[in-house]
Amino acid sequence: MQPLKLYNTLSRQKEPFEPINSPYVGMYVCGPTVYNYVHLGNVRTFLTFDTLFRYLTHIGYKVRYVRNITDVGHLVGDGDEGEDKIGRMAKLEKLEPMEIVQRYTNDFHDVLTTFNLRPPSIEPTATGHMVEQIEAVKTLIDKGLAYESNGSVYFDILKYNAGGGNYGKLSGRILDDLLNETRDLDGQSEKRNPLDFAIWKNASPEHIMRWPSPWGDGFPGWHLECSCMSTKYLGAQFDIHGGGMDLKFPHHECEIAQGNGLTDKDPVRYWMHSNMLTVNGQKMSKSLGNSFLPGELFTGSHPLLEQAYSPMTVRFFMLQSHYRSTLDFSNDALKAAQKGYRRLVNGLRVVKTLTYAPDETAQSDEKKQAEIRTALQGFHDALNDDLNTAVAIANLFTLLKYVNMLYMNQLQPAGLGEELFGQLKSSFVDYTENVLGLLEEPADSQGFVEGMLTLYREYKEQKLYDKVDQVRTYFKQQGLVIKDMKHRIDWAYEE
RNA sequence: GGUUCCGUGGCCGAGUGGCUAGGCUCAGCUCUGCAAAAGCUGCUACAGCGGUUCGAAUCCGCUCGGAACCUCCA
Repeated sequence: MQPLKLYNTLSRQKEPFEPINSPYVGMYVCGPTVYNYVHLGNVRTFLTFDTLFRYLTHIGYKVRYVRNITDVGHLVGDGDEGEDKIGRMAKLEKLEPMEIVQRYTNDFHDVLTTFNLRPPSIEPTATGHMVEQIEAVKTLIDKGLAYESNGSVYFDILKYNAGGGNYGKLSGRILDDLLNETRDLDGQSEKRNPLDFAIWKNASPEHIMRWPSPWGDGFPGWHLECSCMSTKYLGAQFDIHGGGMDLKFPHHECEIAQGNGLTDKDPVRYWMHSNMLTVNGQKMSKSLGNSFLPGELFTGSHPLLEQAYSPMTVRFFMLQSHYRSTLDFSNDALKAAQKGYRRLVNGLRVVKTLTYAPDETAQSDEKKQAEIRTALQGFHDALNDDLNTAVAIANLFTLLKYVNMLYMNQLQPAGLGEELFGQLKSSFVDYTENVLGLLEEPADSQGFVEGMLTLYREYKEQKLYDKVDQVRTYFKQQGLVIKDMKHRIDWAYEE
């Protein structure tokens, strides 16, 4: 197996993946701010890292996957003067902030479960790490990298860079350019420099979410929580940090600065960013009003949707593109994905029923064996190449072809040999279900379906073709089709 | 304005110098009571213009078009 390569945003190239402490891997992904429902764009990012989590595990790494919940400190609007997002929703809905947090955390979990994402190893919250954050602020002040101003504390970018830091290295920004281009925002007077960012904010009297601190009542800055929680659970330096492309600047840039400030080490070895989900070429976002809620998708209730699409259809759709490319969301693309997914999952149903039958007379088919071996290896090669799920799926479809041929009696198991047959069977299931996380979405009334199928066989036996056609119509109404083959009769999901 | 990225066949979408994915659609064939399913066959593209090279979708330049970030956002 060739070594895994991952694209590192820091170096802007694919690098061989070498964990600090193999076989252990530490991975941190920025989770959601739980002030609203997650939309499909958010799901794409978490799906990307779910796939990475699954694949790393698949190839033998012991992964500690930390994904946080931001439940305080993320402000509304520009600069550092906006309201806290959670606090704002709490006021609007006349609820406790923690009720807001709980509601949208539940939604987040429900949605990810629906899409068959595995839960992280640790899911820490910002409010649960107040002590750590206050300690971090103290440390940064002690080291001269942060200063207090009116009960707030800011990270001093110029000091950081003067001391050898390189603010801007992740996003490719030049400090001087940033200084020149920064717009004038309210409340900048507290800062020595407009680029300085808050690590602790003074709470105004009407602010609900507040904690006592050496600088008065306040709350932590958004960027700080990730630095504190990632290093607490993964160490001062860890392997992988992931998130959406739109977090690269300033959020992740600030994390690097804080991490270096706190521990004198670059906190992260491999920075990975997943690209945006677009709608008609534009980023899906709440502010543009073009975002889909998963629920709207499953019911087809969004005005832009022509029909409902299932969770696995969407998962398949997203995996068919590379995580670093933008992916455009359209009905045509979704419909095509639905058919592809159903064909794959029909193969999944079928492959489990295949059994090996020795046959001395069977010809060993070298060409087919070679193609199967190439595809089995190709699946891994693709994922090793910066998690190229699109090519991995292409290889899976090659395997699917052989699964179908075996099932249809167009190819005899003995033609492949027992070992390769077994490998094809087990790998097809493992790749589909465990690595790509694509599962069968069972029909509602599967027991009844089997009964109808028995009836179909009887009608067919008696050549009662009118009845036969009626049963077919019934199946079609259930979104199923009858596969009437020479050697057996079965059903499948309609594609 | 600055930084970065993208423009692939009817649609979606991989692919960083030669071996030219895959899915969907369409046409034909095999099989079938008729279908469906499955397999097979066919359609073969790289925004435009120049350049480098024996050879370019892939490297360089320009033009046109689109996007992301620079401000909260996965």
